[in-house]
Amino acid sequence: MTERPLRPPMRQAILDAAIDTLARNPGASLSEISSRAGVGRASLHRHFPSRADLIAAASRQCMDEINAATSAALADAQTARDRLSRTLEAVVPLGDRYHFLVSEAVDDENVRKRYAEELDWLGHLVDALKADGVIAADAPRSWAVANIDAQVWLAWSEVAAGNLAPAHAADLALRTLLEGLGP
Amino acid sequence: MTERPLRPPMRQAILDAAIDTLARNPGASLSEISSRAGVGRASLHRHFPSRADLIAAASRQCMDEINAATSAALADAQTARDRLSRTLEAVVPLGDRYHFLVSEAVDDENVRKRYAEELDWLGHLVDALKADGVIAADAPRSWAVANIDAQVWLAWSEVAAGNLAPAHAADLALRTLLEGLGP
DNA sequence: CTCATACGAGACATTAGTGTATCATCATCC
DNA sequence: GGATGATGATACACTAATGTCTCGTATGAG
Repeated sequence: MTERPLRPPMRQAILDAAIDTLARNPGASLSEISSRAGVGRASLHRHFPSRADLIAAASRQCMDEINAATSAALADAQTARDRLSRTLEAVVPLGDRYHFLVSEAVDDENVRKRYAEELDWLGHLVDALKADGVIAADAPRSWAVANIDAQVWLAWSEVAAGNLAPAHAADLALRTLLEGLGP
Repeated sequence: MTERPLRPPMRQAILDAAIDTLARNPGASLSEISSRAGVGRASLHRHFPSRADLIAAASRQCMDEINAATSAALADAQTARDRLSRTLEAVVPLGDRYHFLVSEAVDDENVRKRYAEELDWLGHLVDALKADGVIAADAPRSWAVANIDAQVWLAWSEVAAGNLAPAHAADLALRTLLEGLGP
């Protein structure tokens, strides 16, 4: 029995509702978000004074979750192929978080910087995959990176739609990438 | 020399501006659209009384363009693989049109019906590709269809971003699909 | 040339979303 | 039990977008 507060932390509930709602509909109103979170709109404004504040905080939340999941998954990955595989397994279940970052144009400088680092990391992974002969040397880097992004979102969508099991989806995404971009 | 009117038909200019603007930013205002079309906002309302009317008309326009391009491209396609290849070549340059249909939630019943038919056609193409052994028999149908959709949008994005030439992009998309979903 | 039509510009009312402030209520802490 | 603090509900002002209307102007047809 951990000593968690009896009332669920409201801030977290609002952030979760915001990510969930805005990932589906970037134009959703604050009323929609607050009611989905089960709180009044005034309380939302107490924790996040403006809409921009809420979106920035939600972006940081998404970034933190994704970083935590990937760094844990990458702990014992040896080859570049392993890193790709582990990354997909870790990120596909967070596909809504990931999509939120892509769809919301964040004006928070810090978030933008961390997102750019993430993309850069993916680019290096692609380079390593090429060096290992896992994907074709003549595949344009931007094409490979864009495909990884797309397969993550695709796999998550299929899971969310109930068409595939999470593990199966990540597997299909990995296979599609390895074969589709392969030499 | 066809007997085209000297002034470009305004209705068409508005539709083009709407598709172009809304594909990039679904929340764009009617002012943005009308000024991009080079017309007054009042004129926009003369042709399309409400925002919903404009979006419905733009959706029909996109559907018509895509249908025209694909039916022409499919005229002499023999195998299922040919049909996929021709479809990609025809639709990738219309990627913004395609994306508009996906991103705007159209409430026009007619448009929704035609879009469903389009998806259904893709499903049958996937079945034919499986029967021909071009793609794996155990690839989930929804996965294959979603991948075709995604590769079209991906290829167009890369072209629009200036990263790839149109022909190259369509080729990469075809290759990624055939190998990625292959047996 | 004259008329009809369509246009751009601008004024206007209406609506939806946002952000602030107030107040009563309820749980928690002392 | 009483004080403190967070919450929900509500009211309010402000803004942006939407849709309607009018008017002066230009363009093309007759």
